[in-house]
Amino acid sequence: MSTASQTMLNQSLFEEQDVSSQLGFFSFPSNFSTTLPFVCNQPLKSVTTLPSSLAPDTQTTLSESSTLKQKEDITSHFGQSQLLSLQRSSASLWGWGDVNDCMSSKRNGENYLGVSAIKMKKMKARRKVREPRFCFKTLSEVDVLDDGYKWRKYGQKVVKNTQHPRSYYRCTQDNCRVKKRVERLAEDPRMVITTYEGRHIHSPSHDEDDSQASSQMNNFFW
DNA sequence: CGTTTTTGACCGGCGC
DNA sequence: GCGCCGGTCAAAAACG
Repeated sequence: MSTASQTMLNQSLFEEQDVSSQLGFFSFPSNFSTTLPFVCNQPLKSVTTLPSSLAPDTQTTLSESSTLKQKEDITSHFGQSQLLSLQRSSASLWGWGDVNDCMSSKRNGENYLGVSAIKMKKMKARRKVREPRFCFKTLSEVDVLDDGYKWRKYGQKVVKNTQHPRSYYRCTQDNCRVKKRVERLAEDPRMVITTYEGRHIHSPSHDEDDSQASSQMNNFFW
């Protein structure tokens, strides 16, 4: 990979990120208390929250310019303890720059044009992109929060030292590779951790019957 | 009968 | 190199 890619990497790691376009429109159950989104497996940069003191119809938008200040505010407001990140997941899996090396090292022989090679190429190509990731935790009875997008479950895994499985979802929209995973916090099973990865290439496709439901929900724009 | 979920297999990265 | 672990695949089952 070239230095241009490295530049991109650095930008994606260290620039403020506007996660509002990724989160879109969220509908939380009326009994949710606090959510605390933060960039996952990256330096803690983009942080915002929904203080429970906000009126239910308040719209909160996370802007690029205000996140650092917000972080300070939130840190002082909620205390540092709640800003612990989920570094325990394997961030190092998503390294850059070694895709071509991997491919060329396997190029000696038959599998360069073989079907398996193509398949491998696909997987590698998918892995090379380090999509923006962020996660947050929510006090919620239900595991999967309604975020306006349609998801298809493609896997479930029991991760070590946890009793609750982690579920893997992919956006059902064609050509949209956004993924999310949902798990319950080991230390507090009442908390749901939702991790998003990637950016939607489309707008949320809410079913058109949400006129009733919104009266029971607290709706937010991120 | 098309779509989604389930679930064991498989794969690659990482630590030892 | 080997085993563990997290993430994904894909066939079968379940669902509506």
